[in-house]
Amino acid sequence: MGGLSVGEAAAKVGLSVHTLRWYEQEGLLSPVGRDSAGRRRYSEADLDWLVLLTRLRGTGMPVRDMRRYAELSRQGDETVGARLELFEQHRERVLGRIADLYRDLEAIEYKIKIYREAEAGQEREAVIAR
Amino acid sequence: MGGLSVGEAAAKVGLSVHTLRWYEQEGLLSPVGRDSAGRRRYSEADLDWLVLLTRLRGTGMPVRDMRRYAELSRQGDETVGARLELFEQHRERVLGRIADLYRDLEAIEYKIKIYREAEAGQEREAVIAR
DNA sequence: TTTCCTCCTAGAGTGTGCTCTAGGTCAAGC
DNA sequence: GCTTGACCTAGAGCACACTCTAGGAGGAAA
Repeated sequence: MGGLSVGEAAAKVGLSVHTLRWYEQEGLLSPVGRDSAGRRRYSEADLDWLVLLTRLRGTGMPVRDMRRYAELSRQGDETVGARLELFEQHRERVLGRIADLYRDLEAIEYKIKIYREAEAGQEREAVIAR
Repeated sequence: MGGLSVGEAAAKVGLSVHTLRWYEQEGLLSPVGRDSAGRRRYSEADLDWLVLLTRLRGTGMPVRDMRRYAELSRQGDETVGARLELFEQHRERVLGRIADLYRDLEAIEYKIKIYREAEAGQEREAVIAR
């Protein structure tokens, strides 16, 4: 009946089957339900949670912090404050990362400018030498 | 005489002494000049190059690509086109990364909103229960 | 019923980018 | 002249996040 197999879930959330099992083992997601043969069945809630995990990983949250977040979530409503704090801190880190990327991007764009000018110069010389 | 020691250079560019020697060993920078006792002396040009490398690493360029860039640079002017291409590709990757970060940040901000509302709800209940 | 596919667990292996250790040299200050 | 501290090389070790392997079980299609 209900739920996706590990292979289907992996395809749906864009993680490997190995990674899905590893995330579970690492406590990043609560133990997934099993069918009569002991095979994992991923519910909609499991999938939603996995998608959130991929967003957190995508923004560079360490596995350690994701585990902490998962533990807090399992503990229920009284950890909402801690979870809020965790996300707000992470938000700041992500914004900082974006700012750093824009800053370092400037050095790259400067180089692109220099190399474009150098290329144009070489072409001019080639024309003159012709 | 001229040039900074490895310790001074490390302090200046914000990398460890170990990393500086490792970068050189990996071909990310041309062999640094030595004093009479065989100790490295970093020139201004070495430092500029190291700063550029930190920008590239900061934007997530793999060491492999930095090595390729260093090799191209050592080969002289005829590789300007290849270097331009390398930087333009890297620029696209960085812009893509920034876009991904903004996209995934939305999930985080949505969660922050939810948790703020949940916290406000708990406070209201506490007031009523008082 | 045989074959095939997907699944299971436990644990080993991998790629990346450093980071550290061991064992030693050298120059400078006391 | 002796100690101290920064430096040297070669190579081992480490943190992180997977990724893969071995060995086996179960179900379903031919």
